[in-house]
Amino acid sequence: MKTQKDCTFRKNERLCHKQSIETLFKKGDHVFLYPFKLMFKHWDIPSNLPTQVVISVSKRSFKLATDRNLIKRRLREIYRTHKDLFSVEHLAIIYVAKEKIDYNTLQKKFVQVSKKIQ
RNA sequence: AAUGCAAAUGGUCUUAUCGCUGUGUCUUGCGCAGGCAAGGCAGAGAGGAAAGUCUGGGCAACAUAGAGCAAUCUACUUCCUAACGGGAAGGCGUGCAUUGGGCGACUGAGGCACGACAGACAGCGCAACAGAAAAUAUACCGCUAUCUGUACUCGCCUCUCUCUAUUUUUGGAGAAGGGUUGGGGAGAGGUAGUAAGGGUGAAAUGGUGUGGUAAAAGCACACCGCGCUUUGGGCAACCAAAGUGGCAUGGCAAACCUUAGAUGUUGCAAGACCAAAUAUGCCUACAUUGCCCCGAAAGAGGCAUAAGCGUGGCUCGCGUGAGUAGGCGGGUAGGUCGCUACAGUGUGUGCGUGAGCAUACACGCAGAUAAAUGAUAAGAACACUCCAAAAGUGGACAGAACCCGGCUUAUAAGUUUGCAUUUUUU
RNA sequence: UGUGCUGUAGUCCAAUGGUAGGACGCUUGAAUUUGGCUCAGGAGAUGAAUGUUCGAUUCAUUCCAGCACAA
Repeated sequence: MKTQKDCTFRKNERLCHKQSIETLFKKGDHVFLYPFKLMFKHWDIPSNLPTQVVISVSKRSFKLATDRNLIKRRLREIYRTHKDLFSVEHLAIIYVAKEKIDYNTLQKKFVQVSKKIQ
């Protein structure tokens, strides 16, 4: 059962370090399931630190900043509620689709992707 | 009334749960401390354009005696403003439709819309094609007068031939040829007068009417338009009236240019501060095996390996192997400040035609940094499904990134105004 | 976020304000047994809108698209 503490999304759960992002994209593994593409990197040494996440929506697919913000906020909300499905060091969630998808279907797809990683 | 177009206005609200970012406050933990972390409570959290980056400033760093040139920008007038290429009011012009005056050229009135609206007798350029001619006022065609006078023609003179009348001289008629300083004269040429006409072009050297003339022409007159002068009105742009000039030198300056005015450069990735790891420089202290070279010394460089360390169960082997510690300096990753309290917002009053200005009271209203404003649920208002109810569906353009003033562009429903069309009634 | 630059046929480039041109490509025909080469034709464009001008690829303004630079 999820407690309130499990559904947070604080600063230390976001991947902000530039060099870590570069290594993630160069050396990390990836899984594809429409409309997502996930890049991830497993722990070198097991630790209790939280998983760090990047969420990305391409400017080529969505020209308007409003649309990009909306999708990123939905993805962040989904990750927040389902983050116990992942236990990796770094994770990048890239949104590949060219059109907006509503919240509930996104949620279903996201659960499917998370099973693929494990 | 409906529909369409254009402009202005407008830019939904409330509650709950979970979550995110700041602020204030309290508690706990860590730390000598500055503070850091976690949690509780309170309260806040995208726009009218946040957009385009077209402009004007603030702010910051650098530069800077003063002046000039160059470059770029602006351009009716007067105001507003911190400033502006923005805005207000006024002037003038253009277009549209309406309605008047005049034979006509043309012109009056109010309405709506638009205007980068200084200067083209300072200079220097440009105008394809067409057209006689494209900027100089003339050439060309044409028109008129006059002169020359060819072909031709009408006359006159002379000679020859034929016919005819007559005795002859001679007369008459006809034909052909020659002459002519007679008249007319197509076409042609010269001189003079003209610019009415030339219909092409985007643009053609004032226009309409009358007189006038050989033909014409502002040549003259009347009117219209235009220029100049004076007077009056207006802060000014400019306007009105009177007089006068016979028209006196078009267009393009979003061609160069002239005149007047303005502009130092770069932009918060500006700039200021703190500062790990690694490397290097300097200083201090301690340590420093051997050999070679340089040196007076301090010391500097090279070669070798002992101890030690790594690999490995151990030995050999291989790699490493002369410095260590502390401090200072610039400074990278990263962080902090700059950063949101002011040309601030709302309401009222006064002044001003207006843009605005003054003043009183109240309010505190985002501050992120791979970048917060989301998700779910319920309800209200609005719109649509011809009307009502129920039920269902729907929400335009669009996301702060140092901050303000403008401009431009995008924009659903509703509301207001204007225009057009259709229908109905009077 | 800021600062600059560029838009011409399918592609690469030209063009003093005066009929938008060239090369390659495409296409039609000729020639060839057929294809290529060759020869003769043809189609095809100024990013969009508004303005200045008699007349805009060119001048001006506003949009649209693309590119570059600045940690």
